[in-house]
Amino acid sequence: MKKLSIVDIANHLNVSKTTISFILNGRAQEKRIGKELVDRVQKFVDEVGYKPNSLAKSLRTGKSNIIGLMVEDISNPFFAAIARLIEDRAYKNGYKIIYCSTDNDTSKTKDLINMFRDRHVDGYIIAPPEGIEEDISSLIKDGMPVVLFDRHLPNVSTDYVEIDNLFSTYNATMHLVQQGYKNIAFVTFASHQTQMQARLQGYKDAIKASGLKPVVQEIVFDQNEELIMGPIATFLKKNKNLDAVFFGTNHVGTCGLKVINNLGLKVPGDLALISFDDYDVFKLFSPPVSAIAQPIEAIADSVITVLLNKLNTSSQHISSQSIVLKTDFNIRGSSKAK
Amino acid sequence: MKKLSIVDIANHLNVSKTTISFILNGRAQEKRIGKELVDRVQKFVDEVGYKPNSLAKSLRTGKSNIIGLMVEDISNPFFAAIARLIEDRAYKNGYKIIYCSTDNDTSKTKDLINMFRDRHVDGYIIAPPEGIEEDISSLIKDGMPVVLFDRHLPNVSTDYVEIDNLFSTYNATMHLVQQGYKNIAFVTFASHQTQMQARLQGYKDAIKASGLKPVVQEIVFDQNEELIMGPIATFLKKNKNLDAVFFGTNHVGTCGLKVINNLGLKVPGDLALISFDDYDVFKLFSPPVSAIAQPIEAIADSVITVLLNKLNTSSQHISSQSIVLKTDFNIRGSSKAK
DNA sequence: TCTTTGCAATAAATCGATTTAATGGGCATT
DNA sequence: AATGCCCATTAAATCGATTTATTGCAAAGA
Repeated sequence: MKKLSIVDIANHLNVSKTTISFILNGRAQEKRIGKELVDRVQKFVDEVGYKPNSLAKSLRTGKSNIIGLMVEDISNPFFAAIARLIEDRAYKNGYKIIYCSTDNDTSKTKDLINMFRDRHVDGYIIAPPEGIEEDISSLIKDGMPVVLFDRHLPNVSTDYVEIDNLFSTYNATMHLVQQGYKNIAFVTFASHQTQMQARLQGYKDAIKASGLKPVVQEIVFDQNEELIMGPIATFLKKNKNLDAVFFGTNHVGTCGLKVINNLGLKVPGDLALISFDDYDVFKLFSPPVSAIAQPIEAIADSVITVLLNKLNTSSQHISSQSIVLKTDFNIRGSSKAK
Repeated sequence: MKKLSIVDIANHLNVSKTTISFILNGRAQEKRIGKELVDRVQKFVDEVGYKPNSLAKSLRTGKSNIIGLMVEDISNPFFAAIARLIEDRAYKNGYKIIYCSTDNDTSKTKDLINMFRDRHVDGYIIAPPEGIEEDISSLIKDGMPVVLFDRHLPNVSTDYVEIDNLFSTYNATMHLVQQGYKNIAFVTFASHQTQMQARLQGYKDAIKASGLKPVVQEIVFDQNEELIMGPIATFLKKNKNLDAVFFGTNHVGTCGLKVINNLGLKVPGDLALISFDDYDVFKLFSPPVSAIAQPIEAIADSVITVLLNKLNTSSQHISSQSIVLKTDFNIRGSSKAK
């Protein structure tokens, strides 16, 4: 039993396919199609379970009802959670999601954008890597709805959703200072991305305001965890005077914990810890690690709301909007008793 | 600058679009198209960066080069990792992935299957929930390539990839027994899925073979972690005599660790632990938790290999194949010193 | 010279929808 | 009676590709 097409339906009911199309697209009233005929068509369509071929539909209308979602790494719990929520919201609004991981790799991301374009996605949700400004601009210039999240591109005016990175690290660093820590290091990925720069700046501002000396260690990102843990271990071994470490992302934080475990350091006895992003690992570490929790639901909600807005209002008049959300600082573990 | 179509190319070169199509699909030689013309077309196509409209192509050919991937929950690290690897492998073979989470919800899964059908995906990779037998059978009956993974459906003959669940839990349970534990509980999700049943059976077999008494606690799955932790807490409080607990999945395991942390139990002093699935949380818990690690790369590789095979050989003659992979048992933490 | 064969390229059909423009019949107006 | 208008429906064009069937021409064979 092969799939029915609109022609089959039309033939079977001795009606033109135009009429069928109008009825199925809710334009029966507008086109003044007889109520009795509408019912007859509707009944038969339901009966045989006819569904229009979405490819043909997309080809004709130019709309695919698909949203392209590009995250840094779908296996990172932060992005996985976001993706999951966006997926849910999108489905509820009749959109499907195609997603993929950029690995922060510019050329891979370019390919993926082309792939999405190719597939005629209706809108884009992107956590952009560096060096992708032109491609994003080109998308926007061509009228594609684009929403960035987690970070933005300073020279591209788009809608974006992110969190208050600078205040988050500033605040958390200050917390350490107030607890009496004097040698606080910031370990992060080497990156020019806005969110990473803001986090670093928040740390630096707090340290400066407290009259302390900043100690920053930048790690080069790599798929291979060993290559992340190595430099962290070297850094920790070289700086024995540290009494606190602030990790800039959940990934650095997780690797950092592994290093600390390997080295047999005590937390927070030898070292107090804070990580950006919250994560089961931080809750379950002994003692639990304080963390800056991103409002995942709010991020997902904002992203999808902004995008759906752009999709529904074809008006180009609305200038781009940026949403900055607050984070939660989850303080854990025994307080310092120095 | 709107997008070019094949007609634009044809007009610009004063050649028929048929010829363009043949050349672009590598059928120039077969169709004996002049080498000089081929070069001219190729050059122009490269120059303007023309890419055929994939929707139109799919509509005509019936192939979409998209694979539908349905996991239980994309935010579960196990599935996220698998998805990630499958995505990579698929891209390398010219296929894109659409994925989504079933939540083990039968009716949601039915909808998703319909959505995939609707979108004309070329093949399906599914971690099937219970009660979906008919829909899967119907897919197969219609000649769609389907590969199941993580579990299979006993009454449906499909290709599937899974691990040796029964042996894995048997083996790990035996390890506990050999270390002298006498009261070993198995905490798992209430589920009739093959992998969960096999894991349970492996535990039971080992307990029986050792002359011990099985203690099984089944938890009803829920999105809300509190509703998982509650029953685990109740269970642990009621069974103070336990000296070891075996968690049936990473999710139960993680929730279990949270409960244990909340209750202030010492591991492995008060309680020895093993969990199915490996995960950063287990490595970083103090002391680290032993875990059964699934061979994620091998699973992803097998799944995609089997599916690509089915996609490329249209022959229906090959009966379905099932692949069962071995797991690793990562023993961690101090040995029992009872 | 007339037919056959081979070659190189193309016209037209097709996939399955949406959308624009057209149709024919009934009724009211002048 | 001729014209215009409304109504309900439909024929045909369109989206952008692939694929089948066809064409015109030159060379070869009868």
